[in-house]
Amino acid sequence: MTIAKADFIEGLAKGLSVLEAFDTERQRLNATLAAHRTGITRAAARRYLLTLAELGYLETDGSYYWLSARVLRFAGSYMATSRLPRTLQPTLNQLSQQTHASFSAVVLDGGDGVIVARSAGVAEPVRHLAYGLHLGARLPAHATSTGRVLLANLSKTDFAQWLRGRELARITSQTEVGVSPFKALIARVRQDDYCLAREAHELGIHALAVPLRNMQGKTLAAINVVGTADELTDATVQRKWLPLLLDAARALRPLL
Amino acid sequence: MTIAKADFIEGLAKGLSVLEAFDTERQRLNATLAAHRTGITRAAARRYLLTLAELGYLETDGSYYWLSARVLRFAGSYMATSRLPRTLQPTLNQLSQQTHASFSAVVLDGGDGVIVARSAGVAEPVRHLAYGLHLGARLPAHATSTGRVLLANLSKTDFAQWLRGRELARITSQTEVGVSPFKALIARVRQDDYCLAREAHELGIHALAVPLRNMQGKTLAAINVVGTADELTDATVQRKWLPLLLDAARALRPLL
DNA sequence: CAATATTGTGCGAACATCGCGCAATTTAAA
DNA sequence: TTTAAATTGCGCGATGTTCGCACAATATTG
Repeated sequence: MTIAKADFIEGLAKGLSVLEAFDTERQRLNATLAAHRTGITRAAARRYLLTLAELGYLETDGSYYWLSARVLRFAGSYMATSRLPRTLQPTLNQLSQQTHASFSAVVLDGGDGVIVARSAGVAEPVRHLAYGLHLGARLPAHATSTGRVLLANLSKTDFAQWLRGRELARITSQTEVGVSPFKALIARVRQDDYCLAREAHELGIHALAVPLRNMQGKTLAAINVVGTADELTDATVQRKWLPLLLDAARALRPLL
Repeated sequence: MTIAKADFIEGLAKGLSVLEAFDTERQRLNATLAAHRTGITRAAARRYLLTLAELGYLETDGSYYWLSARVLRFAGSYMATSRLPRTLQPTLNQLSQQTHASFSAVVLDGGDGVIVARSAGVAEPVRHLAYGLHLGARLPAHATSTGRVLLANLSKTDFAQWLRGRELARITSQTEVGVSPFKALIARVRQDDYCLAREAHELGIHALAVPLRNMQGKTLAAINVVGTADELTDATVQRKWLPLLLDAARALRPLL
């Protein structure tokens, strides 16, 4: 996994870390802030910011910098070329249409889940339900239904590796942050082959996820439905939502 | 606009050009192909590909490389932090819900329009209408309703600059590719303050766009509705779609 | 209006990146 | 299968880019 030192382009790694420094929390950065967040010197941060602005990835007023729409180019190429989102999007749209709820498809990237496809239910624009669940959004894996399903489908060693020295951040009062209970929770998900997360990521919001596997049995992603606690009761989960998701997963299987 | 040579990080520019080489046409690249597409040497391309893979932006089988979901990170940050898409998304959802049609919000980036927000109508998943209109998709400005509206709202000098030495590619048989007729077309859009593009981007598909301006009168984006020629007839455009878009634009104005 | 903190940037030193060129591997032809 | 040709993998010394210090310019505070 590690490559020869001579083959690693430092400038690219630093530049991308500067670009990644613009996240949900810090949307506007100057050289000092960027240096602080990336661990490079202020002089260097300035050069990287200037370069990124020159290339069109950042906009600037001269001292502060922020992301420009140009960064969507990568997402656009990914969405156009990657089979996974292209395959899943029609199914998600259909589910939304049919139920008026919101569905997401998520893959694991590092410690986070990443939304690679999504469809919004009709209720969504009105109440600001589950805010920030847009394409490319990164969600803490341990506190989401999809993340837990994906973790449960890692090999035991990969899961142990994932857990090693990781802090299970408390997102809401209901987030499981203890290592032992969390292990038990994942074991349960592995057994059930689905996960109902109750207010783990947002209070008042439940989510139900199932894995998406290909014909070789490899788990490629997870899909979930998000709704208020009222919408996702134990009864409706068993009667309605779980069969719906499992049917969708089964129908998608030969396409993955 | 140009920065000091010493402040420009060559390695970052080359690395990003390698990452941009993965587009809709070429989804899988090896060192030789990447070198060819970016104009750098094969040895260099190999180093950049290895670095990008090491950083997680690319996946590889050892010789070929392709984009990983990691690249959605930038789009996720942009979507979370940029006011424009956050402001427009609820309105687009509402329009879709109300009319069952598909709406997009587009900004100009270089020569292309970039979709920064979008809502799919119910019909979309079934017929593969206007394929590839996803978030971050880049569309040739001269061949789309939104692109033309944005071009018409540039200053005369900026528009002249945009046009200088540019080839107006023929996308469909209906795309206007002559410079003089195109100038006239943009002048007309400037006068009308909307644009109905008839099959300019896809045969059988029309699109109607209006500009989104803030209180200072600056055009920040364009929104459009996309549909079959049957759905967007001259009559329904005038009676239904144009008033709908203009109302939405007016309502959004104080929020931009 | 000092005094202090913060930010902008030139410069020589240091080291990361360059691409040539050969070896290894794959593909094609005989 | 063997040989030849084409393509790909990658080490190495030369070259040019990036480094961050340190000072100047500007902003902030008492």
